[in-house]
Amino acid sequence: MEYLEAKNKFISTWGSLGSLWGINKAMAQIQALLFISTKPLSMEEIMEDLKISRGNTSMNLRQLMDWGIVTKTLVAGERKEFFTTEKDVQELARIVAVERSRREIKPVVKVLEEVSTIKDDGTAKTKELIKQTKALHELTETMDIMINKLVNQKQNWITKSLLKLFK
Amino acid sequence: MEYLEAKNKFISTWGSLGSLWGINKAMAQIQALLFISTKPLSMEEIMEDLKISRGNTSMNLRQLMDWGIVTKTLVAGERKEFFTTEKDVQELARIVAVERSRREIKPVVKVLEEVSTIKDDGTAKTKELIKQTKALHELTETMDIMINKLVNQKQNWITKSLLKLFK
DNA sequence: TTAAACTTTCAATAATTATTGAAAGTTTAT
DNA sequence: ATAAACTTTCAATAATTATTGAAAGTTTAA
Repeated sequence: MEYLEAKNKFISTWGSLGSLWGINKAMAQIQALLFISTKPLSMEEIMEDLKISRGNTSMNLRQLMDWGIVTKTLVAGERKEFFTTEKDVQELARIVAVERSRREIKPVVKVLEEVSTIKDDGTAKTKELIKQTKALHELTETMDIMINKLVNQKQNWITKSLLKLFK
Repeated sequence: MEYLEAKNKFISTWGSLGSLWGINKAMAQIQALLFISTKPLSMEEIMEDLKISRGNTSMNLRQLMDWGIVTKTLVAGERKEFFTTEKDVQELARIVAVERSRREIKPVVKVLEEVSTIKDDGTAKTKELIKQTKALHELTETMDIMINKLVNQKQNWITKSLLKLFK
């Protein structure tokens, strides 16, 4: 496999995997491109490489910056803006995990909490609703705590966690 | 909050959370409905309750069965089919984790493996591609191993894992 | 074996989500 | 102050994904 084939394969696979880490295709592809680039890239270069429009590139870069995955860098003597992504995979994974927890898990935990504390009117269906949402609330909260705990170990968190789990 | 409001809130929240566990809205809503039901439900009841078509219900029930989350149950003296979902949240989480690993993570690990083993032609960009995809390959594989390890503890896996991590 | 009761399939359509491109906005150099 | 270089915004459009509903298929009871 040649460089170009490998590069395209990587970008498209990573792009379609977007759903797994909760971002859209273009966002994931831009990040993938920056991830294997040897230097900061301009909007121009990104749009040309991925064959996407200027508007699309601009919007998705902005979202990547909102996630804290991509940053603007100044290149000496250049007017336009250049972009780089976090290059350390573990740090990348940390950021994604924390963001998803904040954006998606925490709001759900809140709703489950609300629903699971409605007044028990004594009917079987209310009892079941309370019981099941309570269980789900506990599970979701535990998982969220787990993720945040894992991820706050900073240095080498994945390896450390794996070791602990294997014991 | 009354039963009906709580029920609807639960179903719609769980539905929109579908993306987090990688299934579509109708699928998640059907599962949610079954999850808080005190008895097995027929297709008829599901379509009426969620206001979705027969075809949609049929297809999504099938998918839920493919995932191993929902099962057909026979109800004595009834001709039509009835459905139930796994009621234990921990078992539910296990099934979802294992399925996502199989369906999404493993194929990506394979591509990363392929890409990261291309021939090093000595150029900087090839070196960077190899280095970064190798790191991603390792990370993804480690996480996949972690998930499968966690999840195979069967009984009370979440609590057990949490304890280990806190030590 | 037939017909009623039920489920599945799938082409058509609707709903949602992503993308474009050009106009408006901003920054910088002179 | 102005114009060139660049970025952002957003209404229009395209692409994707979900949903419908009716026809075809299956099962069961008599």
